[in-house]
Formats: sequence, structure tokens, C-alpha cells
Amino acid sequence: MSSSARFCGVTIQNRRERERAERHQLIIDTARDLAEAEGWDAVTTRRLAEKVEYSQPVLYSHFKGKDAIVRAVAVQGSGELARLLRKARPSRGESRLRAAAEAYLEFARERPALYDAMFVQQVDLPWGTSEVPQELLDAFGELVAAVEPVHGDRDLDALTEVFWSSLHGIATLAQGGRLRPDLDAIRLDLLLGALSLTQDEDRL
Amino acid sequence: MSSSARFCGVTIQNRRERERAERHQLIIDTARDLAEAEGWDAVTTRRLAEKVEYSQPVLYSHFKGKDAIVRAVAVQGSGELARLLRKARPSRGESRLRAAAEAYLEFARERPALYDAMFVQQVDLPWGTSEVPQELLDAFGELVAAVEPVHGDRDLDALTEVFWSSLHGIATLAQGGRLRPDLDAIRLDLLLGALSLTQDEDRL
DNA sequence: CAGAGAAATCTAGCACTGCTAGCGACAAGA
DNA sequence: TCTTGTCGCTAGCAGTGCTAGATTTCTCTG
Repeated sequence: MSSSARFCGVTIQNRRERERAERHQLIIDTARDLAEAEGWDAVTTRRLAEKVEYSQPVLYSHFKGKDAIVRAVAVQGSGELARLLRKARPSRGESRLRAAAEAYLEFARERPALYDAMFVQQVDLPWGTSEVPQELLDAFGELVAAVEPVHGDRDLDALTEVFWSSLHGIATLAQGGRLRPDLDAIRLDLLLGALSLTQDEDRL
Repeated sequence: MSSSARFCGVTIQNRRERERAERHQLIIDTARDLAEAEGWDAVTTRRLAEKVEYSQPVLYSHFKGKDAIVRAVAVQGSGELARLLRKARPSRGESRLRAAAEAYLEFARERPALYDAMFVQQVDLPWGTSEVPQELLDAFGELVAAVEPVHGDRDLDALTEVFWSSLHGIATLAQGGRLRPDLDAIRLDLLLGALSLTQDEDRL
């Protein structure tokens, strides 16, 4: 505290902070890579520490625990999903809803471990409480934007939740081998057809 | 082998088998109860063994490993779900689809740990391969029966998968606190409305 | 340039997990 | 009563997430 504002003191501290930030990111990336290569069961603190070439306690100087590492991976994954959805513009004649659905399902299919960390593992991200990470809001926002053109006079938020839930259900059940792969295309057609028919409002 | 068909030999063996079967069921029930009370993380072989008042190795004389116990719980849970869906007849004016959806979601809400074992945990039940437990087929069959009245000329199996996926997505996302509880009713209305409108087939 | 002080990192260990080898008690048949 | 074989238990292994305390490494001062 006393004499900390020296010339090279502050620049050294800068370097330290930069190195810390780099290592922080290295841990996240390594955890993600390891999970994608061998599944989350293979991501133990020892293996992770070995891969980043430090000892376990270093991990705990960056994250409160293993859960926090998974959470960090999940947040960055949400950012990736949001980016993917944003640039998933419909090709000729295709609805925006379909483009979003296909991008979402492809993400879940290609990066199952990442998807797991984001939406399956209990590791509850704040979500309802306090501060929801911006990345998650972005991803959900992209879904809202995709649903908006077809919502008609239906509640936009609720319809987006239905859309998201359906995609999530398809993604997770398909991942567990619970759905027939030969029905993939038909299934998606049926879902999109059902959601985008905005003819009249019924009570049933 | 040689002289095993004695009078009381066979009856004693019967008693033994009956006791074994009872203990087998006791293990499954205790595991389910413990999971429902404190979550699957609390179900360790030691705690489970303590609750059934035997030592851990006894568990392994009944099941190949912890996964097999969870699997057994899941299979019996599927039987329960099937039974629940079967007796979920629509009350006046209500569609059968809605009755099934409400029963399904209520099951997932009231027995989250059981639902987890059945459809969330990796613990892959045979499913595609070899012998799918009859309980699972029954449960899916009930869903098919609920979708049948509204499928029109749409593929029944694929539409049922869509229905199931949507329910599963809603159940799991709601369980994780990812959906707004105040939209519960509207969300279900939207889903049912979307799936049961069988006006015309569109390509989009 | 040497040494005090602080900061970062590692070693070693705890309590726990799923799982198993091998011993001891106990019951059934000779 | 003694043998035989089944049954369940005790004790232990390798691995988990996590942490206290020693040790090394670096920074700044005299």
C-alpha cells in the first residue's frame, strides 16, 4: 500500500495481470478441449493441471472450484452460440426460423460437451438470480429475433421458450440416442410447420 | 448338482431366491428414495449400503455397478410414467394431448430425480440396441396414443418425437430454472395449439 | 551487488468416491 | 459331529475435489 506507485512497480503489475489473464483463458480453453475430446468425466483437476503445466492449486487461485471452471466454459460457449445464431442468415427461400433451428441443432450436435456444460449439467449459472451473463442473454435474444417474424399475435417470449425448449429437447434426446436418426428431417419440418402456422388463435 | 432335488433343498432355495429378490427391490427403492430426497450426488454406494443395512459389496452381488442401480431405478420409473400417462384421461372438454402433456410435465416436476435417471443422466439404457425395456416402450406408446388423434396426415412417429422432445425440453429447462414460471400456462397452450392445428400441410 | 520481504507455486495430505480381493462366520448335508 | 460351500464383511486400492503449509522465485531496498 505505502510505496506502490513506483515507475516500474505499476508496469510489472500490469505484466503480471496480463499473464494471469492469459493463464485464466488457457485453463478455460484446455478444459473445453479436454471435455470435447474425452467428455467431462475426463476433466479432473489433476489432468487439467497437468495439461496447462501447473499444479492443481493454481487452478484454485483462478477459480473457486471445478464447477466455476465448467461455468466459465459454459459462458464462453454461450457467446459462441450467440455468434453462430447471429450469422445464421437464411439462404434463399428458407425461413429465418429454420436457419436458426438448424444452426442451433448443428451446434449441439458438433459440440456436445460444450452444449452439456451450457444447458445440461446442473452447474447452475446465475440465470434467474442476480447477474445473468451477457452471452446467455445474447443467445436467447437471437432466438427471439428468429421467432419474431412468425409469432403473429402470440406471446413472443412464451413462443420463443417453446421454440427453444423443443430444440433443446431434440438436441438432448438425439444426443442420448433416443430419437430415430432417419426421422431427423421430418421431425424438424413438423416442428417448424407447427410453430410458424400463425393462422388464427384457438383456445383448446 | 448331484443330489439337489431333495424335498427341503428346493424349498430352501426358493426362500433364498425370494429373499434375494426382495433385497434387490429394496436396493432399488432405497436408491430412488435417497435420490429423490437429496439428489443423485447423495447416492453413494456407502450411504446406500448403510440405508439397506448391508455392506457395499452386497450391492455388487446384485448389480454390476452403481450405473446398473441407476438404470434399474430408471426402468421402474418408466413403468410408473407409462402407468401415469395411461390413466391420464382428459377431463371434460380437454384434449387427450393436453392431458398427456400435463401428466408428463407433472411427473417431471414432482419427481425430478427419477426423471433425471430416466432421461438426463448419460447412463445409457439399451434403447436403440438389443433389448429396450418394455417399460420404456409402454411410456412412448402412451405418447403415440395421445398424439394419434391430432396427427392428421403427418408422420405419427415423427410427430410424437416432436411432442416428446418439446415436453422433455420444457421439463429439463424448467427444472434448471431457465424458463419463466409465469409463462408456464401460456407456453403449454402455445405448444398444444401449434401441434394440434392440423389444417393443411405446408412446405416452408 | 547482497539480502530482506513478499508473492507465487508446489508438495503432501485429507476426506471422499466406486469398486474388489480375501478372510471369517454360518448354515446345510453326511 | 464334522465337512463343505455359500454368504457377507473387513480392509484396501486407485482415483476424486480441494487445501494447509513449506518452498521456491521474484521484487525492491540498503
